[in-house]
Amino acid sequence: MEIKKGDKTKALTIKDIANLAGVSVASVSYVINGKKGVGPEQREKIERIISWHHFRPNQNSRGLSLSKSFNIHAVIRREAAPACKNFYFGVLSKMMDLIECRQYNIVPAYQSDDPADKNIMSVIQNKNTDGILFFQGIRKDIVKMAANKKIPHVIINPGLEENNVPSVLLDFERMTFQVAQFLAEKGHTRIGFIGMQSMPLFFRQTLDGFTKAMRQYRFRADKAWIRGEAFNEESAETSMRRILRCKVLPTAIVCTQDNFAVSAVNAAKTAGYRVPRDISFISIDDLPMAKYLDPPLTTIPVDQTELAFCACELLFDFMEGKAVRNITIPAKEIIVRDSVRILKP
Amino acid sequence: MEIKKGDKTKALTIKDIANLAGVSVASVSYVINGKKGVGPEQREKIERIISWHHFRPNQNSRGLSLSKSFNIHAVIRREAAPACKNFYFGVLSKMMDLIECRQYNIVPAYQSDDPADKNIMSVIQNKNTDGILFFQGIRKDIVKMAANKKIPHVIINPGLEENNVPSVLLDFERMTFQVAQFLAEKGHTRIGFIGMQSMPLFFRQTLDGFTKAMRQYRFRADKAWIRGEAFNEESAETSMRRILRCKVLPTAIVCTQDNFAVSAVNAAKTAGYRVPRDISFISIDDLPMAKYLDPPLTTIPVDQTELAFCACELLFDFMEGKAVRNITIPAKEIIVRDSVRILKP
DNA sequence: TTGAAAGCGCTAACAA
DNA sequence: TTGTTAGCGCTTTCAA
Repeated sequence: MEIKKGDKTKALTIKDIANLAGVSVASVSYVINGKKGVGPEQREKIERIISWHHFRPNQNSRGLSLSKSFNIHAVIRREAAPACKNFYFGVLSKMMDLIECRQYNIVPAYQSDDPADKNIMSVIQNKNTDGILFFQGIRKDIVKMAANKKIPHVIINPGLEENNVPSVLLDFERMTFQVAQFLAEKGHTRIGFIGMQSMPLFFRQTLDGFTKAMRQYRFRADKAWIRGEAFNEESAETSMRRILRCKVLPTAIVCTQDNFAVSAVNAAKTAGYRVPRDISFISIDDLPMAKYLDPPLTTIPVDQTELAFCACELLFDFMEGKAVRNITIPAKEIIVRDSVRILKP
Repeated sequence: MEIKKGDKTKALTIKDIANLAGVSVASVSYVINGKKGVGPEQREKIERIISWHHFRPNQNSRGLSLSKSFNIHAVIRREAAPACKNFYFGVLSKMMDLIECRQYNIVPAYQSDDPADKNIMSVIQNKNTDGILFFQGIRKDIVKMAANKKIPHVIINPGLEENNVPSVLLDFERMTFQVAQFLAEKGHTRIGFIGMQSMPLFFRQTLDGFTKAMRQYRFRADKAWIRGEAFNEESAETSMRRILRCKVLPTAIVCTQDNFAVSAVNAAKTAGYRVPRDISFISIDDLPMAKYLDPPLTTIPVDQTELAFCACELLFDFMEGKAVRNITIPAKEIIVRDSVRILKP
């Protein structure tokens, strides 16, 4: 047979490689898939030619044979708050490398709460994905469908009812507890809370952590100090304004995200309060900026890299048929900066 | 023929649909691909069955026949500054919808400056992509390879030598010019600049805009006021500190990104200067937070949605064989807040 | 307008 | 250990 001369725009095929190496396509296929059945010299020769040409087998063809898509979908709730999406994309960024090096495509996609949004459903139904990373809050029926169709999947911060699904959990309850505890230890007794009801699970976790701390110290938070309407900078500002309308003000506020703290601090300052002298703030995230705000924000960091790593590991284990399990990522230490006034050393 | 009963985990095939509709696979295929050659009643029946089952043809198989991958890659420079990556992911987020609704997967991927990173090259070489969105600063050889292999591609903020590649340009030169002009109009004559050399094109564009404004007003900026070492919050702080070491200080600073402004403002305050009383700041981006910083940041907004839309439109036009062209997105109006002191009304 | 069948590039079962 | 080939699900040509 003749060796095909370079039509520059046509990709090589396994057949071309076989011709170049003077072997059959089967041998090349075996080498590609790391199977035995090829002699060492042949194997080496084939490997050399493959890497020389940067040859990669056609994924459509390979996928067709293997019933694989080589896609891993990262599904994000469309209605998630901008701040959350930002966080998710940070995690996605870390996932990209972990997934790429396994020769998968990572495909980020939005899924709406609206049942009319069938996009991901049809991806699942038609087996156009090999694994799914669900970010928090995806509709249960979608997750169930993935289970029914035997598509490996993991949930990042699942709801409580989703305990039988492999998942990785950031311990937001614990983080919020620690943060509230920190305020208490610094002598604050009147503490407010700005959270995000529109992410119900996240809201419950953070509020639970907060409430637990309040109970432990026997503090009674005024109901009006506990706000849930925040979902971006603007609404967090509104929350803070509402708190400031109370007759008795809290001396410190727990924000469930740095973003909220930024505009809450702003609202307090605008109303003439000094931060942290009159009102202290503490939050969760540790954005790169947090250190440079005025005042520098005391906050508990969340490690996106770790989250991405755990989620991918879980997914790969699932895909390889290993036992599914859950991971809870423990809360980190608070990074103490200057947004909390120390009332008692 | 019998209608196949539901093996729940196996996806439907075009054959199943054909059986259900009592027609041949060809007819189904014609309907899927919007071709003529099928009678109206048949067509309607087939369409009904397809939508009823949420049927989507197997992409591997389809791709194999059509020589398509259904992937559109979004290539991001791995070495890009964190602030830039954030911006890119914001744009990616907008692209997701535009691309998904065309039944493509969007596949974000990093490409390193290091020639050893062959990942995207091999994707291109092996035609495992139908189109590429290159974000600023991707190695020229990669872009050229896409051209050689006839893979449609667009560059977001290309280098000057890449003028023959379809591209969408944010007019950073103009934005920086406007921002510097604004300072001049408010009576500032000693103006500094904090930019990012590590993104060479972006740096040149912004610095050119700045320089042009300086020339127009015949201002002479001290060389030490012009910094290029910023690439994140930390290094921007360093830049500002260095500026503050000058004997004569500028009264205003142009930052090429809001992030830089945040930590530059912080550096100034920490050194005992009041903002904007002693030193003013202006920047580019308009992050959601910008409004809530202390002081609220005067900045010129960049529209991610528009950028995503233009880039995708260009790419789709290219993919459909339409004439390639470039788009320059004009600079928006400055959003005036409180970080610039008005020295002259 | 419809159906049959070749071919896309690969895997893997089977034959040699 | 190697080569041959059926088959994966679809598109599309060709024949009916």
